Amino acid sequence: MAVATDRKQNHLLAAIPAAEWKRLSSHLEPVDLPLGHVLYESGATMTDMLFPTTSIISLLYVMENGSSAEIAVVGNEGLVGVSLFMGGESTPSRAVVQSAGRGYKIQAQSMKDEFNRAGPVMHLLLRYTQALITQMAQTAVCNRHHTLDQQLCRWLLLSLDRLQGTDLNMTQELISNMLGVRREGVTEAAMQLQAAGIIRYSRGKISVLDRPGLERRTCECYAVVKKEYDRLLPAGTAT
Amino acid sequence: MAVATDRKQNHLLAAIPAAEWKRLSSHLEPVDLPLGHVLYESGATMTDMLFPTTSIISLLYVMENGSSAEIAVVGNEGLVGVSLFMGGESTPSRAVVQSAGRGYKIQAQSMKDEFNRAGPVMHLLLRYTQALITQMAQTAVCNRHHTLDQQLCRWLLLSLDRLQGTDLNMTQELISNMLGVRREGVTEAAMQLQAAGIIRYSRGKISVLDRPGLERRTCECYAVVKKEYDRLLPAGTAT
DNA sequence: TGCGTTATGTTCGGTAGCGCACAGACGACG
DNA sequence: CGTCGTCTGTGCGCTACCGAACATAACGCA
Repeated sequence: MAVATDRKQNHLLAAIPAAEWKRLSSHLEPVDLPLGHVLYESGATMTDMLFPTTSIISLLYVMENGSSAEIAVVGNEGLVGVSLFMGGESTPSRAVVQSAGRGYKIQAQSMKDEFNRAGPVMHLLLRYTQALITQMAQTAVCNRHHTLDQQLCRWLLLSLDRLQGTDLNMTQELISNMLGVRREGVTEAAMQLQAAGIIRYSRGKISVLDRPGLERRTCECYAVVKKEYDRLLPAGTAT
Repeated sequence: MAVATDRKQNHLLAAIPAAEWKRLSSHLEPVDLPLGHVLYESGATMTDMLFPTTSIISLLYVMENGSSAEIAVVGNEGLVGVSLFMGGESTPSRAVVQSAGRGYKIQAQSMKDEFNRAGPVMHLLLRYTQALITQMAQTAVCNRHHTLDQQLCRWLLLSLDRLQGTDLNMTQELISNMLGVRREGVTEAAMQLQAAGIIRYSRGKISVLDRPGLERRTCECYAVVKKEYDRLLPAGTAT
């Protein structure tokens, strides 16, 4: 029972109707996701999908010269591995645990079977995928036009939305890798936010003190993505 | 007969098996797409999908302040309107004709009906969508890390791949809007390419003289996207 | 043939972010 | 309690790109 409610911490799992849930639930397996763990390497064939509950996963592209850029972020609102049911079995990006926590994985085949029934689960997954597409598109726009400060705010908000509470566990170095910028740039931007009383941080611990303040400082990209997730996906059943 | 082969200029249409084609083909309607025509406005409900044949369509996001950035480009290899079958009915981006030409449109409902049969057409469309996702993701990366010169090369190559021949019809102003940069920046980059003997251009007409030269100058992003399209989609039946 | 429009080229100062080198500073752990 | 590694702060010169204002050049149409 405790396990069952726990699974529902992932909003997609929570939205699966009873009949389908009966088929799927036995295939779900809890996993522990330590910070930095690589779930999935660029171009590799996926063997299973992951539904994060208390963790956050970054999808990022690593360039030939080693620098990287985040493409999208996935938390308890979504799943990692859309290319499995989209038909490609792989994608040219890497999935890394950005915030340690837990989740549920399921064998690729079990999920594909359910998907191919073309029922409510399929439509749910496709709608999630469209939300993910919006996030990627907006990331492209944001990378083109907005300042590091704005992007940091957006990124903090996206992370915050995917966790409970107001604290984040991540160093500036890690953030800089995700945003694809210099670590020093993150330091400067973070200092400004701290000076403004919006966040407090120290050695990898960030506390958000004034969330509305973040929202005021970020670019329109955050709101566009948020709105699209809210529109496309079942109301975020907290817990 | 002439009409039938014409439709097959779009690779997705060409890849639809006979049985499904029989159902769909009568719903296809040829359309003329003049430069700059807005097929679809951000947030609007889609009424039909488009399969370009000799045109190129840009998906772009227009910011509150009026500047814009291209998210992806669609030509005879794809279709405009994936959100229809993904379930969202709309997306927060605009679709604009970037290179005049023709295409085939189909009523939203006809295509959705076919999609919901969960047969080969569905899988084809989903694979295309995954390729499109890769293009968007790579656009984000490219915007973050690569120079204007490299991006211009990438963009020319993507456009070239979606048309026959080696000539493009587009002003530097238009290109700058797509890339989300200053027009003057495009001028400078284009001058360099011309000086290097790679392109020749004048008042909105660009001739690519040395395609391998472009490929040498562009960033890895072009190859990543190209490879993924080739992998996911039926071999590009020329004609 | 001339005129207006549209496309392209040039210049200039300003700035965001980079790469690098190094300096403090906090905390974990022996 | 000291030491070491990790995390954060600072200063420097440099480059790519921006924004704006303006100069030239091609074409299209009267």
